[in-house]
Amino acid sequence: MALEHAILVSLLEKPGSGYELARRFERSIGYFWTATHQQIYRVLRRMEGDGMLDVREVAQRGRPDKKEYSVAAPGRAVLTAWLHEPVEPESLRHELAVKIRGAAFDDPSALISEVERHREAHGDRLRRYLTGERRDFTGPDAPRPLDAGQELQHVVLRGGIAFERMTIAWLDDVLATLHRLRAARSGGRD
Amino acid sequence: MALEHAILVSLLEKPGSGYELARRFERSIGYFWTATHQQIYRVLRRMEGDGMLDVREVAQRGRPDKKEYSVAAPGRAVLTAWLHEPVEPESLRHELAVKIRGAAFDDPSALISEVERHREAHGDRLRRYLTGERRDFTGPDAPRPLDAGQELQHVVLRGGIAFERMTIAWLDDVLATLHRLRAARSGGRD
DNA sequence: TCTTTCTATGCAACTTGTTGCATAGGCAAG
DNA sequence: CTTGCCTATGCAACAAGTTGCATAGAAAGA
Repeated sequence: MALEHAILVSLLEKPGSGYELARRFERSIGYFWTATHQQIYRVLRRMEGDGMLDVREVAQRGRPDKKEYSVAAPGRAVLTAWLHEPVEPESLRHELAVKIRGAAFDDPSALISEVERHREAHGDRLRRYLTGERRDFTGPDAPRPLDAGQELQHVVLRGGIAFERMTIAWLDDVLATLHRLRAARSGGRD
Repeated sequence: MALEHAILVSLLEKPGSGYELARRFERSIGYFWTATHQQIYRVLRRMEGDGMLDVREVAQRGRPDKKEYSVAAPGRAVLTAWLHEPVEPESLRHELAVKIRGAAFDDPSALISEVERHREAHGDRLRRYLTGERRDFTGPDAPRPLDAGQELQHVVLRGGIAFERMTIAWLDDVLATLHRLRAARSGGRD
């Protein structure tokens, strides 16, 4: 269960509420793991019940109270144990690729606008990542020198950036292919 | 439910049994979607019950009989409908990245062998993909010119290749970072 | 004042995916 | 003739993830 481990890492980086974790999973942690707030709340409760986390009720001004979670010793032990055991190299799961192969049984050019939409979304994500990189790691306001934790966060972010760049280049390849197929079909020549 | 759609695409490319599909999901379809045989058998039965698939009992020599599935008209309609509706751009899920960020709370250099193992696995996968590409698309035995279906299969494979290359380059970046952190820690200087 | 938005947490029902096990015929090696 | 491997299919139990809905305080704007 990797969500559990992602939560432990995030709470070690900074304690926070379920709501805050959910927002982190849309941002930094979201480079490599996603989760909905329902999933997060449920796992937090289970982890608290298992003694991995401590909770503290925090009263706030101008907002509802929140429960701030932090990692207890057993939680840290669970994370350490997991860090020392191997995980399987993962494979891609990409719905759009299923569609592209499926397009052979439909009109391939009907996919063009869908692929363009994905290209836009990945372009947006890349811009967000690059902004975050400048803010936290390479810009003038970034701490220097970076500590080990920041170096590791940076190399993970570089992975997210590389993934988005690769995906954008591939989607351009896909678009060129779809346009070529459309031209071949309408032009008559192969 | 994308597994359903991946199965429809695969069976349109070529009818086959659950066992054969499971093997395709370890190979070509596996570039972008994975599934275990249990999951495949269950979904096949459900799809057959829904009238999306036809089944044919095939007796074999020297092997157990098999059930060969093929796509029925309603299944094709389901696929077409799905191809015409948008899907959400997906995000990465990468356990190893969780570990890398978690390493800040443990000994980062303990991760080196794990990352090297992943690098090897991705290198193997890249070699398999490149072999398949030569065999089916770019080598002297490949059909020429390629038809639309083959062009689309090729562009999806190029995506798999690009993903593996990107991942390998990133893992090299990760390894360099881990080595740098180890040197900084043991050398005393930052 | 009313609606919308943001913060904050949660339940219930459902779907999807994983793990472990079981069965069974045929083949090949020892 | 036994052990292990490959083809082939499946059940049962469980874990993980999604979807839809509900609640509630406070702020902001119309």
